[in-house]
Amino acid sequence: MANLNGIESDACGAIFVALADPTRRKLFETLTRGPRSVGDLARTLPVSRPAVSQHLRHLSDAGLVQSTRKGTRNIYAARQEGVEVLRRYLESLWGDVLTAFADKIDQENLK
Amino acid sequence: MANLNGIESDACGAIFVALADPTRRKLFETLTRGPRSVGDLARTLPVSRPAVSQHLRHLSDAGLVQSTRKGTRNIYAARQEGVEVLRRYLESLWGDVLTAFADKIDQENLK
DNA sequence: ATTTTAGGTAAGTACATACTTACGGTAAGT
DNA sequence: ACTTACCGTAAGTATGTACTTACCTAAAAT
Repeated sequence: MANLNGIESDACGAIFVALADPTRRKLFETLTRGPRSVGDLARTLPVSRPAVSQHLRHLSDAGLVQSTRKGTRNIYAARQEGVEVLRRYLESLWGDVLTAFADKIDQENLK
Repeated sequence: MANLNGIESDACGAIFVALADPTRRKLFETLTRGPRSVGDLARTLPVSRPAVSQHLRHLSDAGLVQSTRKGTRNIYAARQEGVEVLRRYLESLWGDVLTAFADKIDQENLK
């Protein structure tokens, strides 16, 4: 108990998948420092622009970024909510790890 | 600035990859609630025991779990440090997102 | 109006990976 | 000693995925 897994686990599954790829993680880290256009992002990476578009789509589906058209350019920005979802999930795990660790200590002391 | 990325990013890359797989995430969530043997873990999942062994190896390589032999059984347990590494990484990102958001607000106000 | 600029999508390919069964190896039970 | 329980590894396979080039649309510039 003291854990509501299964609810957010699926929600942040897409987030873990998104951040598992090094290129996408680099993209997201760049976007956390401020909004950028697709072309700007592509120039900072050793992959083609279409590849960046595909990665950004994954990040967008995971709820980590959002985009707004500005003329011919598409400006992407990091969403705060995405990181918070992951943080909440980690905190629930962290609590469980601590209680499990306490139980382990107790178990050791009984021996 | 106010960010030391690139150092922990690679370190938690393996963690993201490990938790990106739903089976491994389920395994880790189970282990956060207490230590289990490989066989016990396998019985709670719709995959074979060797598959569980391979997943546990990935989790172990990522620093998320550790194992200790107990007779013929291998007991796996979640490591606290693994979750903390990820939490620190997220906090650094979270800080950047907030400052970036503040900059965006300022930028909007100037228009 | 035509030409750039910016970017998403389609199709194809090479590689990664999650699974299976088969096997080997160690410790406990009889 | 021999069987049984428990588990890791090897080999093979099938699907997933990250990349490329080619193509198409939409808005700005000339």
